[in-house]
Amino acid sequence: MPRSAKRHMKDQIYDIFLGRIQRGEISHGDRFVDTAVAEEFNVSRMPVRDALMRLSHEGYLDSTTRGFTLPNLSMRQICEIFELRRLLEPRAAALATNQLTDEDIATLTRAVEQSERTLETGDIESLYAASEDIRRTWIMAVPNIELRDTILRYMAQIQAVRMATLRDAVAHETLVELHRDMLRAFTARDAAKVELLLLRYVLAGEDSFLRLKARAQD
Amino acid sequence: MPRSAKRHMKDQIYDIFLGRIQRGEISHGDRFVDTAVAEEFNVSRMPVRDALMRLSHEGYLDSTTRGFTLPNLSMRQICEIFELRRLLEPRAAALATNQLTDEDIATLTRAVEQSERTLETGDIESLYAASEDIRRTWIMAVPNIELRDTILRYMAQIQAVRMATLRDAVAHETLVELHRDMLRAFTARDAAKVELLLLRYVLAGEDSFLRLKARAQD
DNA sequence: CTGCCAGCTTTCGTATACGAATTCAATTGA
DNA sequence: TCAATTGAATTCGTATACGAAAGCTGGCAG
Repeated sequence: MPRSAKRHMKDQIYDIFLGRIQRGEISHGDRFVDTAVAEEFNVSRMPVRDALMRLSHEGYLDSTTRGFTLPNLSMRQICEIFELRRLLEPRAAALATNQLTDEDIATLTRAVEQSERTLETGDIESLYAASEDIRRTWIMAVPNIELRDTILRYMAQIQAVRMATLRDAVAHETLVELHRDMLRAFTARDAAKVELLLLRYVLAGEDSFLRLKARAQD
Repeated sequence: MPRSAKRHMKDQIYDIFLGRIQRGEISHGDRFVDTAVAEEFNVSRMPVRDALMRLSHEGYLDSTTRGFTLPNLSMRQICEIFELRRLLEPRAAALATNQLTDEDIATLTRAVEQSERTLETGDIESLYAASEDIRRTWIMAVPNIELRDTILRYMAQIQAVRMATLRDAVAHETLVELHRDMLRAFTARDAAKVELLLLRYVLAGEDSFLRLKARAQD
């Protein structure tokens, strides 16, 4: 029997898995099979199936003939998503600029401080966490919900790529610098500057990715 | 028993309904209930349910407590989607410019001629059809698949809005003029001009929509 | 005549079952 | 030793069933 549940089981399971995916708690070897997950949750296959199929239709998972796994993005798809990011994120962040609350600014400030500290510690995990905090904060302030959802849809998919690009030492300093500048622009409510910085930010990520890719080919 | 089917029933049903929605064959009063549709296809509820739920998660349908219907877009959502269109479509069309085949150009030429003829006949249905042909042709030539899918995702949703805005007599001449210019720019492979024209095109649609809305409030 | 409550109907979510397709593995043959 | 084939196990898609929740309807009370 399902545990006490106000909302439907399938939605709960969907949320749980989406959260795990977005927080990067799932690695590329993992495989999800409805029957196994169902047993874990003490429900039948059906709600699990609904949740996993929905996630795979949304691109968060890949439906293979042997369970669901994280999707393996092709080089082409990654480049295409970078193009989408260049088109959407600068404008989205600019729109978010005037919506940020004082609390949001405080969150950003803390995250940027955390980001700066990694220059000395070299703690990439911490840099990633800070980077995600910054991103999450401004994205959630984007007033255009359709735009926000569109961005969120592809972000989960390329999250592994972002994690990898943060290991690009060449860009570390540039990245922290950009974080600092973004905070300044957000705080000054300078939407035009935010827009430009976001474009730089995406481009920096793209550069790192291409650099990594080139190095991997050696 | 299901009829002979190579692909899965749920996918076939999904495709059938998606096509109907995209072609505007479904009106706002219609209500779909899995059991009824299942009977129509001679299958059980499950594949129908899968298809309808998928469509509703993708925004093509609204899942009410009493069946699935076309979603009623709020004013806010429509405006938000116009903003997305301004961001994506100019660039997408520019990317498509160099991908158009001679056959595509021929299709565009025919569609634009059809569009021009409506200036005299006043046949709005025909204008809509021509407009859809033009749009479908260049969208299908967009080489960035992620970008293309993102555009297709919201187009089905605001299709009713587009149909309505075409009835805006003020814009009729402007629209045909834009069609003509777009054809010229596509044929000349002038991506920069295409980009600008698409922005104008989206803005013209937005103007028409706002004008209609203002008139409706009287 | 009108508003409210109870039972009925519809619809959905979930459980369970079964056949088909696919993968894995083991045995067999070269 | 290695490849091929066949049988077993896994997993998916679909069918059917049942309980619960959300409208609808009709009767009853004011």
